[in-house]
Amino acid sequence: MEDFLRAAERLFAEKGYRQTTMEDIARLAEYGTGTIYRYFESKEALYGELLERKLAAYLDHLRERFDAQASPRDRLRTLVRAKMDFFRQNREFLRIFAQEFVPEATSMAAALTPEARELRERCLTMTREAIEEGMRSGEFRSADPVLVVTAISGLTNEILLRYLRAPEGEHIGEIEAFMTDFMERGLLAGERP
Amino acid sequence: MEDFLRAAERLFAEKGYRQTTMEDIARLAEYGTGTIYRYFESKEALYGELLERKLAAYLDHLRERFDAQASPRDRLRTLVRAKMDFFRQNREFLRIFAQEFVPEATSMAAALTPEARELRERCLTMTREAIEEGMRSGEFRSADPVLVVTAISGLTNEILLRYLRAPEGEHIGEIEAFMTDFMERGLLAGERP
Amino acid sequence: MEDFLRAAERLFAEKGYRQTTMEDIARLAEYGTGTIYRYFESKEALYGELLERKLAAYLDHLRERFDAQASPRDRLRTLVRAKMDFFRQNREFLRIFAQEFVPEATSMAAALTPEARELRERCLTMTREAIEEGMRSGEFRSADPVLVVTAISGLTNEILLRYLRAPEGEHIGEIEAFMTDFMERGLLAGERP
Amino acid sequence: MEDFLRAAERLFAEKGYRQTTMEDIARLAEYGTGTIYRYFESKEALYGELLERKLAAYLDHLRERFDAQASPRDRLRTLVRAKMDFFRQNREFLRIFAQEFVPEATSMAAALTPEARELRERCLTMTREAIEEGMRSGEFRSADPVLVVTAISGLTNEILLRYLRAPEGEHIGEIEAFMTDFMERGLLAGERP
DNA sequence: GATGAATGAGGTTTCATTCAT
DNA sequence: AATGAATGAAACCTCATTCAT
Repeated sequence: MEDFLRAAERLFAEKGYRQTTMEDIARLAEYGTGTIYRYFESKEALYGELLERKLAAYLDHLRERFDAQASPRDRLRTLVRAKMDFFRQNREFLRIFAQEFVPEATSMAAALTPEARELRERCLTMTREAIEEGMRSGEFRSADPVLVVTAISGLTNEILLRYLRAPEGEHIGEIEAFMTDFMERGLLAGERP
Repeated sequence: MEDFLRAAERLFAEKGYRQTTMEDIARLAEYGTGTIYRYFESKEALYGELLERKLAAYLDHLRERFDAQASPRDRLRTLVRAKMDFFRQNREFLRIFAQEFVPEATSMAAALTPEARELRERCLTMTREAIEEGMRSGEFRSADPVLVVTAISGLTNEILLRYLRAPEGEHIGEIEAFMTDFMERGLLAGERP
Repeated sequence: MEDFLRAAERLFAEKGYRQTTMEDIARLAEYGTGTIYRYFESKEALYGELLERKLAAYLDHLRERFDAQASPRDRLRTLVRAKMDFFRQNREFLRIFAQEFVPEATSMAAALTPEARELRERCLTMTREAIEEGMRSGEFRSADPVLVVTAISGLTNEILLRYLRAPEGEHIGEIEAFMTDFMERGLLAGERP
Repeated sequence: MEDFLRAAERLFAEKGYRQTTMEDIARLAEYGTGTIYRYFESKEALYGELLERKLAAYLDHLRERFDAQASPRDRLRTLVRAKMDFFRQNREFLRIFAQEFVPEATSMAAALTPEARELRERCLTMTREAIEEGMRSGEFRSADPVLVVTAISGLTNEILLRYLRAPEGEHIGEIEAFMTDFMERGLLAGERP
């Protein structure tokens, strides 16, 4: 079962949901085609299960590193670093994630399960709350928090998509520093240069 | 032929490349299925042609508004406003565009033609050159220009995806102001707050 | 389309619904497999359409010969004769019909459409009304009309199934005479022998 | 082994032969799937064995109650009552039986074993001999005995199918009385009303 | 040029049967 | 003896593409 999820993750990320066949997945997992159906009701269910598991793992990953006591700015830094770490270990998933993470979007791949929606929402909420608190405390300047979250999501997703392809470990520190810096300049209260 | 491209744009954006059938396109264009093949070799060729035309139109749109004499900061503002304008008039295309605009990405829909790749590159180059010049002139702080372009692309794409769904004209000014401000704070040289 | 219905009728009757494949039907109809789906949404829809058409034809056939003015006894005779005629010209359908004609039964083949149910009901109603009227007029002895209809249906179906296999035209007169006589003796009022 | 036959009987009757999977049967019998194959060569063999056993039980049931000394009319009455009793205790089997009992029919489920054919034949023969003797003795009027047997089979099968669904014990006496009466009126010699 | 019926390769899914444990 | 995971042939269905009209 794990075998199928692993194979599916790799192939969905590489070729997309529709272009990946159940036979592809079975072959990569080194099983017969029919075997998948002992564990998953359908291709869509397999996709759903994959998304749920990954999103749950991502949410756990974020929560583990999250420090509710920290200042909003530090929380945001932590979230960026955690996102980066997670996707360095889950490079394949990033592509799927980026597609499914536009909250209002009907994915073009397959319908998200309610559980997956819920998880996606919670991931976004962590960032949004940090931002809202920062705005209340005056540390961040005022803006529509949803707009800010959207900007940050898009920015980080795209950079990760672009740079996580690079050979392991290259510039990673710089990239993270750039993202954090860019975001903070955009967010922190104070005079514009 | 225009009819087919228009129909294809709408359907690809709505349902995705794979879920859209040639019959769907023909029906929406009010032609017979076979007729498409008088103008396009294959579904993939139709998709490629669509992308090329739209990217060319987008590039034209950017160029028309672009003022090579303006300051880098103004050029960037102009590019953001132009992007926003273009996609307000081409809402459907935005979804396709966002998917195909990650430069290194193998598209999950169909292979991009070399011409489309070229056009995509040129769009990005306009922004990159403005940024590079701004850095040289000291107006912008120093950073990897590709990283900056990627951040800006992701940020604007995601916000547009999220907000262009909104009923025509709503908040558009504010959204554009937010994007410009956020980007400029991130880019302009000077002390961080 | 007619071709497919004809082929399906023959094969469903011969081998049953489940054992008949869409490829079988296409091959017998001398078309490619996919062609069927231009005319019928699914195998089940094809089966439903077949049943509806045939039941409608059967009902028409009965109605054409039916004489509402005739005595109940004559009406019954007519119905038996009409049934026999119809199934002599629709031998293949008889097998399907016999399976689907037990009114309360969930068919084991595929779900009947509401339209088909309606038609089946109307066929049975014609007989039931003749019987009820005969009972009211005293021509027939009293009994539960539904029980009587069921008995007559089973009796005639089974005989037709058994004898319509015989080479065309053999004994047909005798068989019909037997059925009519057997039923009338069972129904007509008066002393039992 | 009995467990499997019991489970199979129930499921074949409920859902039909093809819709019932070996896994269904094993699960209901509370064994592993593979275990069935210790006792039965194949699904078809299981079906055959089930039919043979049930038909043998039915034949035994008929024979036990059968009195060769009785008058043809009483023998027929006994056979009808016996049939009714048997299927009240074997409701599930009735559906299978009704399908397989048209003697000339190629079953649509699976091929009958020669043994099963033989048993089916013997059940029919008991009725046929009673009828033939009644005709010889003049108690019954003359007709093709096979036709008569077919009529009686169809009539009783259909009524049982229709009425044995009813809650246990309801109207059973009346239904039996109706069948017996209807048949006797059809068969007994003497003036028609 | 235009059509749309026809096609068949290829996808998803089912399930009788096998076999290592 | 018993198991149940694994299998793959075969079923249903989709749809890009062709071609006779």
